Amino acid sequence: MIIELDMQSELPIYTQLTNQIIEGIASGALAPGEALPSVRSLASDIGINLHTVNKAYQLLKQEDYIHIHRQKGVVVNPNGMPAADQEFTNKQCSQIRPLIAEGILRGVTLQEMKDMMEQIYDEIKPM
Amino acid sequence: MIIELDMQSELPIYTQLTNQIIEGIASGALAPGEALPSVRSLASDIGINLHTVNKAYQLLKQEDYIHIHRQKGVVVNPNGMPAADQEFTNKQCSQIRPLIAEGILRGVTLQEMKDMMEQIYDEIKPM
Amino acid sequence: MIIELDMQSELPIYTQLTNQIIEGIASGALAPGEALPSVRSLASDIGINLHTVNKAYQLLKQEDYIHIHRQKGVVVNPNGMPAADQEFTNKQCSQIRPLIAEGILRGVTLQEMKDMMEQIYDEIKPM
Amino acid sequence: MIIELDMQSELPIYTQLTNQIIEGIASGALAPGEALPSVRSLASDIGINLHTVNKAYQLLKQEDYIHIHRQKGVVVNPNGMPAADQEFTNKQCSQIRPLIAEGILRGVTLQEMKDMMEQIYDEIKPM
DNA sequence: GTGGTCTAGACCACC
DNA sequence: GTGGTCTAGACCACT
Repeated sequence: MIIELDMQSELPIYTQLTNQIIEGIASGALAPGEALPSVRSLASDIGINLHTVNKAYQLLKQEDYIHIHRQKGVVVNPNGMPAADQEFTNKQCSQIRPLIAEGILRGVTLQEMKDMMEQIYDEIKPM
Repeated sequence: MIIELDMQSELPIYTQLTNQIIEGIASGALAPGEALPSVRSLASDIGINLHTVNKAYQLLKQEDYIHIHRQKGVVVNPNGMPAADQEFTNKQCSQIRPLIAEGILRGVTLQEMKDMMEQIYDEIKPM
Repeated sequence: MIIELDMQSELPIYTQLTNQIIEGIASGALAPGEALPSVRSLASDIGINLHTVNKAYQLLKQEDYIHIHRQKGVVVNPNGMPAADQEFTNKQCSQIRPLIAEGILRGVTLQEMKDMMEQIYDEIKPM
Repeated sequence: MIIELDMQSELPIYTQLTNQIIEGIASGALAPGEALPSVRSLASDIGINLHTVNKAYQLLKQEDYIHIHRQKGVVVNPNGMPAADQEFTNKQCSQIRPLIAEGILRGVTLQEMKDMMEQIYDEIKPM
């Protein structure tokens, strides 16, 4: 899997990294049980500090998307991903809401938004 | 219009304020040409720092959503809102993409996402 | 409140710090809404790195025992502490179980264990 | 006796192993004088490293819970378990203290804690 | 001045 | 070799 980071971005590097790994899992590029690179090797590969990689991994672990074994390293949760719960849905809503508001403000129609969403969805999802 | 800020949120206050004003305009609660409170009065009303309000206003001005006159004060852009351009659409995409990815990862279907979007859209838009 | 750290201990410093703050809240020495020292000042006071203090604070925040505001600093959760839920009870059980087992092995009676627990309880709780 | 290890746990494997053997002795499943599997066979049985089993055994030997003979193999101390001394009690206290503190913080009463302790005690002890 | 982020470099526990 | 912990020092965003 290819990781692309924008060092000029306003988003913290660890957030970008987290997002990319999430997308990797969502797309099927990373299968449950599959191993991820070690903190150190990934850090050196993409030229960032190991703590930054570690922070991304810790966040993914917190969400139960990956497992971190002290010695064996890091693997995608072999039991599959946790289903969306109420908390998750609420967080999604609160994050997407301002985007929709600004879209409305600039004259984007509901249909156009749905189309954009569908396009991104299809881009990510393997099938 | 009522401004609700969550001082515990991870979002900077100026961002929350910006979002709320955008939603106010999108919903029609704030009409083009309508006056907004002065930096000073708004800051004092909601109990935050002058600079914070000012930063929010500057961001809105940058997007051409509002006009700031030295004497006449602050008004919603009387000529209406700028239409969505390519740059705007790109930004929207890059912001919504990780949300969709995480939704896919947790088993949310495209239809469910669209429904959520439609619900939020209807909540904001006056009709 | 006085913080005592044992740099020779097998417990990570941030764990010791976390425990001490928890005990401070439990004992009433730190009341809900009360401010805690800033990351930097506490670090310098007890002579450790600010990242170590930060890690302790982040853990307490994760449990909703404290709130961290970007600028205002750190305060004990003003709404009081979260009640014990199933997850918490399970964790407690799994942590206390090996201690009880070793106590049994060395001939400590149930009554003696309860007495020890009561003594510690009274030591901490203000009442 | 059945050994159950959680490879995902934050606890080192040797600690889990140590705990399980201690609980085995405490419960009477392992009687004084009874033989334990050799380092080699236990390691192969549960699929872990030799060194890990060895470390667990060394710790148990240090506490005088087991004896390790070069030829005869490993046995539960035939003279019975050492009684709780001051050092042991102190260690127990310092380990249980943060658990009690967090319980208090989350509103667990002394009685509830004692009940939990009694329940675990009865679970382990044969009666 | 506050916390957030990132880097660099070190030692340790575990297996 | 793996992740866990700790330190030191830097810059930034926010108020």
